Amino acid sequence: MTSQEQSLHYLQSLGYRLTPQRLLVLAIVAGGDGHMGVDEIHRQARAAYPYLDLATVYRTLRQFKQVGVVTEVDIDNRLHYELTAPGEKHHHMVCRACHRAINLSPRYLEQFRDTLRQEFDFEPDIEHFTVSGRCRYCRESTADPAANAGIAALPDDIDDAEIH
Amino acid sequence: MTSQEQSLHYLQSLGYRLTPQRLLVLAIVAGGDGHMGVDEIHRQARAAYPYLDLATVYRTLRQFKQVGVVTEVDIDNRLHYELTAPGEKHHHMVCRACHRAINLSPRYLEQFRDTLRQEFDFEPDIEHFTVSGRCRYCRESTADPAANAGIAALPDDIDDAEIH
DNA sequence: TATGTTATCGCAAACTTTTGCAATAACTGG
DNA sequence: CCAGTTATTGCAAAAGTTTGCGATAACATA
Repeated sequence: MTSQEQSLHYLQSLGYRLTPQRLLVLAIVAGGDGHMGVDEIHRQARAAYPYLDLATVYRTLRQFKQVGVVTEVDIDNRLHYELTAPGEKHHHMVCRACHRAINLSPRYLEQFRDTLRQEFDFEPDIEHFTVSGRCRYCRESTADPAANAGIAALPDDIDDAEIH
Repeated sequence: MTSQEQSLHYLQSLGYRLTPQRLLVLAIVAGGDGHMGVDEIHRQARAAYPYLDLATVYRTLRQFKQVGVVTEVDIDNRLHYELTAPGEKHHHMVCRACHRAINLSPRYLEQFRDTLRQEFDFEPDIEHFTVSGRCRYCRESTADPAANAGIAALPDDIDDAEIH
């Protein structure tokens, strides 16, 4: 039994129904390498099953995510999904310039999670986590003015002479 | 000179133009207590300036954020903004059940940022950071089945006997 | 296998956010 | 203070995502 079939039976055991649409979406996400955009999943799915609606794709993926079968990654304000690999779980660093997604081992977040639990009794959702920023390649190459933006750039005190 | 006026002159020094729309949006965000939804900002703004378009509000807030004047908080998939308080910068923990937003001191993320810089040469955007999860109140009260969802709930091995 | 229950689907419409474009208004230098 | 430059605006439309609803199909029970 493949791990996809396992996932499906697992879904079924949770009360979800096994529909051709779900089989299809899962197969496509499993077939792609790495994260896929919703539109791409929908396009591939429609090739096999033309009536499958985009709303169904969204709903299906949201459910898969809720159950942990897929992982959602926000890349440039668009939802992407990849199969959750139980053995090799990871987080993502997404570059805001080139939109590359770099994997990040969970151990980097464990201490952070423990602190939030202990100090605030807050249970963070960090089965998966996305942090945006600038990757090593874009840090070197671009001299983007937005790069150093953010509050850090705001001077604490503005000289009145400059104003007006 | 109020800190709002400072912000405005600062914007001007960066090449941004001082328009009544920007003054208005800034005044409203500064007037509200804590984070405000875009629609609420728009509604209040239109009371004073009926032609102000929603697109302008979005654009204005995005720019304010880029420059560090306001902080963006994603609450339940909707954008919210609050004035960036230079002295008391903070991150947010947003409860996925009640949507409460709890402030988090920056020191909790400093070590994480340093690690990402050193090990991956990745500069994370953590002037502001939002982590979702379940707050202390919702952890006690609700017995939400989705609460314990996520990959952690997926058994590593499913007994074949249960399947079928 | 037939029947009832209800999760799921497709469709259409809503909602949130972004973008293109021509007209306008804010700043600049004279 | 005036004219030129160009950032910004309002409007309309697109893009991405979610939601309501009646019809359908998946599962459970007998």
